[in-house]
Amino acid sequence: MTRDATARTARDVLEEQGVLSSDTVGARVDGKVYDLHTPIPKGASDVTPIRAQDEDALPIIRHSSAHVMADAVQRLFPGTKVAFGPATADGFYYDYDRPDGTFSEDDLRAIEEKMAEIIEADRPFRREVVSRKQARELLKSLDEGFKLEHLERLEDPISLYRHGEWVDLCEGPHVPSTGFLKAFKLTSVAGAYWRGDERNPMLQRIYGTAFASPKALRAHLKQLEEAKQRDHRKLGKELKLFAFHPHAPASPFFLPRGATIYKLLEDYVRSLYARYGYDEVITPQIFDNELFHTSGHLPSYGENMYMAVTSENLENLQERIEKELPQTAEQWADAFEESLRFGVKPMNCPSHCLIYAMAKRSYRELPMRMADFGRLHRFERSGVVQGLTRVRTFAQDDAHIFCTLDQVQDEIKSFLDLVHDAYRDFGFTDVRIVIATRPEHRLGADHIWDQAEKALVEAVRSKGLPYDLAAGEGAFYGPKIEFHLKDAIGRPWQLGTIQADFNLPERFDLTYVGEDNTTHRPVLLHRAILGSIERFFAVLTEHLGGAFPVWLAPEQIALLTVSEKFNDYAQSVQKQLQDKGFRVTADLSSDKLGAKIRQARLMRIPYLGVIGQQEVEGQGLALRSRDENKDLGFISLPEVIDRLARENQPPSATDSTIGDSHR
RNA sequence: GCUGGCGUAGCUCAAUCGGUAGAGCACCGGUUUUGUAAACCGGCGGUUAUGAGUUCAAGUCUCAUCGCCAGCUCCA
Repeated sequence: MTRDATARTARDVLEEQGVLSSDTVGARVDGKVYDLHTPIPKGASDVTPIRAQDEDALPIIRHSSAHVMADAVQRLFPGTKVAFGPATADGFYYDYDRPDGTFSEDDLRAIEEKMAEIIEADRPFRREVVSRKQARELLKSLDEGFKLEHLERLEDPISLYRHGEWVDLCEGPHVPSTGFLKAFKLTSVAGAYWRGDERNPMLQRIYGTAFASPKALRAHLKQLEEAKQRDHRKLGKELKLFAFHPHAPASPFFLPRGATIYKLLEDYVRSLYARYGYDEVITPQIFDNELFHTSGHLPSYGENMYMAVTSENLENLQERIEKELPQTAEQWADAFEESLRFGVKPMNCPSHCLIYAMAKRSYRELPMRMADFGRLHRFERSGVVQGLTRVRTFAQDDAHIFCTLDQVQDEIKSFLDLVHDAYRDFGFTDVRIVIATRPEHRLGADHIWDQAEKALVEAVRSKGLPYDLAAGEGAFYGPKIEFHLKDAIGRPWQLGTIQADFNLPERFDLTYVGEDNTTHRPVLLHRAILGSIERFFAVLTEHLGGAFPVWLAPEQIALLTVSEKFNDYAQSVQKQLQDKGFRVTADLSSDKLGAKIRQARLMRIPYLGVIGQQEVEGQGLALRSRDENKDLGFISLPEVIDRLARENQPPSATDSTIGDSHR
């Protein structure tokens, strides 16, 4: 032990201040988190307690839980080695190398029981600062190879943490003793590569979560349950929005109801395009690979591309091989390249560059905003696909803006307006802007990067918008602005983006003639608002819990007859509403009204129009609102039409505070 | 791709130790004519994902393939 007997601990200070309570798990000392028994710097001035309920306490509780879990695992499964075990955003994990197999659900329950014993024993956590040599010897004696490897990457001081007999190479901090862990649960087990590198051996990772109290843990588990209920894959099936088939893995089928929403999303974006000066184009699906060589996709994105082959291509290849069998890998690659000429586009930018280059361009044409909902295909590895959020075929609300360097800032400002209008229309209000700057490996001269980054930052600043910098996270061809938003249950998503690109204009040798009658290179801005329509569909479905507003609902109103006697009237109302452009269904079955309402509510239809004797006589509907979840009483047909018409448009169409910034 | 789990009727799920594949909903036919979250009766529906194997006997055990789920790696 190197502990300085004269040094004071956070516990000493808090005790003197009279603020040490029994639920104090650590302390914040001049901004840095310490555990109670660790000596703090001599000049420390600001020492405040961290109590179990505080937000700051969670990482401490969780990290300590990870230690207790590792202790339990090594007691139950001798010979198991430990790797990393940190706290995460909503829990903790520890990675293990278990020589005799993997962990099962039953094992998790057994580990939980053993953890409860360790917690019951209330062993204090102790920190020790040791020399590198001491640490090395200890880890060697424990035969902890992963920890030994990690030790060599650590900088001094090296610290160990013990509770009971269990010891771990660890920076801390930890709760005072195991008894402080009041609520934990092991949630799942999964494989994870050592140091997160797929070339390394795979370890067994056990995930868990921990909270200050059983109540908080229950709330968290309930939240997970809620997320499950909103899962777009579940809702997509229940609401008949989309489906998958094994014959087209990771490629969605949009069913009529889902396709209606999909088209409405596109139409909504088109309405923005009209307002913001974009022109839509339609481009081919399959190209001569020459294009993807020019764009650089084949060399740098080829692994994700589908190739398109004709039987003639294959015959040519066969003939060539029969004539002379290639001897080297190079000759094989050559034979393939020459015979298999086509690729399916994974992105729209190359074809937009082709359109740009189809004519001699003047500065008068810029900025040229070219939009495309073209279908893209990207081969994704089997393990990464997920519902609609990661698919192999999708479309983006994609556009490329060709402009001069001077125009970049105005284009970005205008796009910021566009994006915020759009997100507000869908009910996303929590939007965060991240500016990702030049990465280490990049194309283009530094003065161009300076200019581009400055344009992005100034555009965001001039709008008075807060942003975060992600240094080094930009694309290799240019910096980007990312839009991160949170959905109704707080999960973050990155949807829209705008990126400056100096690379493609170069590769395609794009030019325009300037005012000075000389040739210039345009800048290319890649941008998407919703991102992939498929992914946005998923996020929106989960955000709304499947309850699409009138302007997006596949069925806006369902007419429910009280008895079949009123079917004629229902059909006439349906026709009248359809003639006005509304999406209306009529339930003319012999079910009782209660059953029809249940059915329609399960499908999250915004309005139900009940039709009985009174409604026929009064020429109206007994309207029931999904969102108010109540019977609104009799409403005449013209009033119903007014009401639907009012709601049949995005909020920005009626809310004067949206969209003004640009007009 | 890797690790683990899963795959039974259109959907949600049963099927004890390896011993005759079943229910509800949906669908079809009939009865009922209904006033705000499930009327009643009857019927149809299966090569248990696919293909091999073990066994007297396989939904159940083994192997392979495909797909799905969680995580890792990679990404809109």
